Amino acid sequence: MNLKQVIKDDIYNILTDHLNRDDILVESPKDRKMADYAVPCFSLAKILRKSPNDIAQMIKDNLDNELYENVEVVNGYLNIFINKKIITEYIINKITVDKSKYGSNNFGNNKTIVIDYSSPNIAKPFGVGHLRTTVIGNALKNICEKNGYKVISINHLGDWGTQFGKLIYAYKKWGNEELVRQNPIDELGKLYVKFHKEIENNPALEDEGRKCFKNLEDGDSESLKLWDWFKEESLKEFAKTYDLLGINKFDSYAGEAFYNDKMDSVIDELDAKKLLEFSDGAYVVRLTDDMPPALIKRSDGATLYITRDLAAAFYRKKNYNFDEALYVVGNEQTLHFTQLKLVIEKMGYDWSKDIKHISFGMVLQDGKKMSTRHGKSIKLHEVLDEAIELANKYIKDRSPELENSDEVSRQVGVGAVIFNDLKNYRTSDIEFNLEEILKFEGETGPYIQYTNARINSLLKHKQSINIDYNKIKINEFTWNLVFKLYSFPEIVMRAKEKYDPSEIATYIIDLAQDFNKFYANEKIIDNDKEATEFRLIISEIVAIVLEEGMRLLGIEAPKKM
RNA sequence: GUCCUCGUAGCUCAGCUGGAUAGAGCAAUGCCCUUCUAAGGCAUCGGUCGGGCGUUCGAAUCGCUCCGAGGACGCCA
Repeated sequence: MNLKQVIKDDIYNILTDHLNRDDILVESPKDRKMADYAVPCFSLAKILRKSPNDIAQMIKDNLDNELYENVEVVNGYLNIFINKKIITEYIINKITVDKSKYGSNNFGNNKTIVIDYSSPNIAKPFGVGHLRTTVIGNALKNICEKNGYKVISINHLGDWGTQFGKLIYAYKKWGNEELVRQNPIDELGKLYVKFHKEIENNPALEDEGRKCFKNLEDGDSESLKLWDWFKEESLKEFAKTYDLLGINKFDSYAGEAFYNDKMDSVIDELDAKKLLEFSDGAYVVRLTDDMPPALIKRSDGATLYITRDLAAAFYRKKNYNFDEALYVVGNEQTLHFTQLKLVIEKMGYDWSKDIKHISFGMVLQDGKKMSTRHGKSIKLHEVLDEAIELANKYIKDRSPELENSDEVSRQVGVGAVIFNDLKNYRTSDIEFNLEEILKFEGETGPYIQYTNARINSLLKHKQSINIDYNKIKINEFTWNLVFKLYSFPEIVMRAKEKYDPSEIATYIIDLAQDFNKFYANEKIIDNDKEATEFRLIISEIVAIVLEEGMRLLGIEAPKKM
């Protein structure tokens, strides 16, 4: 049931003359006290050559549908109040039957979407900068599945490239095997930073790094051995972080190195299609006039980022036959993905349009980009540890009798960090603010979890009593909840269309706020058994949607906290 | 310099395809646990929606322009 559509159809049937269905706007007013739905009649006034008020009045006089409880004409608007009883009964039945499936749709028709996200760099600490791609990608995976798509999650590990030349060089020159064995990621991170510090005095090092990478790419066994070792240690470390975050296993961990033997065919094809051009010793593909060319091969013959991404795109198209390929990567790489699409388009493949760069703003520190090169990035596990510790403090303080307090602390602390990152998904940058992340009040993950836990403790009182809806009074607080729950499926669709988890995040915050108002203003459990049962059912379906919303975002929902 | 993104309350941000007095959270101040989890609720304070011009019955939203912030711009990823 789509109420907006029903309203549109009803009005269309009244105003058949000279009108397109799309001329009729049905919107949600800002203030729900004005109406549940509002139809502005200003644009209709022009078409029908009557005043907006007259049109609204005319519609009102002819509307006849039990779904409308009341219709008002105000300032050129037609304000419609929906029949509370019908919708309440409908939504209760719907959600109690569908449970967590509520809001799912089959829009995707089982088509395949591959999502490339997280993709941390080997031998570098998992920094807070990588949190965004990880949690946004994870949420998008869930959201796409909820919309009926088949999703392939790919962790495109940053395990190849000049950075490894630099690292191998630095390790050979300053590295200490014992230290690296004890504390691999930190030590390697230090070496990487040291390398970039030394470059300032000795720019020739840049070339040494490149040389080492070329060596690696040519199969030098000592370099490969080091690379293997670095990679193995890194993966162990990453696994810990993913576990902590509660991120499921990826369908593929094919990183950049995986495409080593798959680049030649792409380069050959570019050549055969006369797209490859020799320029300053390097091979490039010229794109548009106002864009730098795509560098396919360096003058020393080594490959580049886009070469590997091209090979990856072809591999994925061939193996997964995707309908869409999403890349959840920061917006500073916009040019790279524009080039990637253009090269594929120039090669004559129309599926280049299915490649979508899902960009997001950077995490800034003091208004500037964080840089692993200068050792400025903040480690993710440190932030998570602090959040978990704080959650633990809350629990010790307020629910000292809680049994699995360690597990709940983890869920709440991590939930706070994830929600903080997802609530404001915009392409603009965000300033890293630990204080903000460690706030568990207001529009936060713990607020939603707390609301949910509260409902779960209420539900102990639930019995199985049949409700006669004719006897139930539906007040403002209840109706707000029901109407909000009604809109969840629409939100799920919009989150997919916009590739935007924050649609879900802001929705469940609103829902939790509405519930807390309901909770504060009504005694849920009282002597009237039937009314009590009704309020408990409302609470229960709110919890179902809250939990499902949290699941979509990758946030766990403890039953007690 | 060229291109991209952005500029809404002291801070962090919502604001759907232009629509009715611009909304939350945090911070500040004052209330509410002899009622179900106070990680909660209520109230007050707080805005010339960066400036200007234009399109429109109507602009935070669209267009132009200026100012400001950040990013990208051939051998990093």
